[in-house]
Amino acid sequence: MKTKAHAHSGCASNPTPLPELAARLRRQSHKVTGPRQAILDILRRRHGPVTIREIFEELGNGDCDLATVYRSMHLLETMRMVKRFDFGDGAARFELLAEGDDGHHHHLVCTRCTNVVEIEDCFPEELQAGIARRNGFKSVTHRLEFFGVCPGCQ
Amino acid sequence: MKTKAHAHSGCASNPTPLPELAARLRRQSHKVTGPRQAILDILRRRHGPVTIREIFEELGNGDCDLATVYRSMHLLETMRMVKRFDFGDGAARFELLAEGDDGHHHHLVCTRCTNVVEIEDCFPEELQAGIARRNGFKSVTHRLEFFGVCPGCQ
DNA sequence: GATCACTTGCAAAGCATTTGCAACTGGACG
DNA sequence: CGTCCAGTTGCAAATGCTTTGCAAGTGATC
Repeated sequence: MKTKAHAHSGCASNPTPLPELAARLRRQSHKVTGPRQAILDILRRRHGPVTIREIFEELGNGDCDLATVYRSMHLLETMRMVKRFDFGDGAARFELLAEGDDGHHHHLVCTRCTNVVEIEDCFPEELQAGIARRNGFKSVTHRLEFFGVCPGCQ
Repeated sequence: MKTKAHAHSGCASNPTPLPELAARLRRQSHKVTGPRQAILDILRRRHGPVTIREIFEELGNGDCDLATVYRSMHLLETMRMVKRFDFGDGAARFELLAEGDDGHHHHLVCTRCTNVVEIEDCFPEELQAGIARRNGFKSVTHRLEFFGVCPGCQ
């Protein structure tokens, strides 16, 4: 098993301590409730993008309501504690963000088994600046995901 | 007004003739029906990405059923007469494809007014090849869209 | 320990999209 | 040209993800 900081598909090596995450909530005057802690606990030990449904199922079926997971993710997103990704399959995915991290990065998704690898590369800055300038746009960003067939599925 | 072949946001200069599109349907033994012609007619004069809802509303409200538009777009997609795009707002968008064109290109979308500009640039091939190789993936493609604030909205 | 704004659970509602089914219709064939 | 049938359509109901209204519950503060 690798020991890199950014692990692939779901096994982070040194997750942010839960109390630290709770502190971030409190600092912005939001309550540290059971459901929120449970959700953060799932997110912190899973660096890969997670579905709301996956979170909900990983919570014991009585811990909290599906609606609460949706509301929590929305809160965490506006607090920038979590980043939303869209693989185009109709289900939002989320990743916990380190403090101050804007979480901008991309994924390589297997179209057969849905396995996900995090990618370091990004769309070249100069190219993007050119696109923005040529079209007179400001504050340009991009959404970029790669799709292919992973080694195991070939 | 520009006279380029690939016009921006919804005004193509020389659309493919409708009979030619009908012929493509017939050639793959699909029926050339009223709804399909009406839908193709809307698509052929609008090169920018169109929503199913937009197509449905542009059809006089009695021409055909919403479900038929969905079914038609699905058919056209599998026939590769149309390409699906996803701007992450929960509504699929479609563009008519020229014969033999795989339609791979990207857009710059205004986050204020939803105006769309087609982009010529693409993610660099060598970079993508490197990503595929390093992770052992085959048949890698990407989904890429740019977002920013257009000149009119700044 | 009382208080109150913030949270939660539950159920219903919203959207985009899909599907079952019976009625309908291109277009191939005679 | 009329028949015929697989392919199409309209309609309504269902699906899947996500949001919301509302009354009951609960952290955090004093």
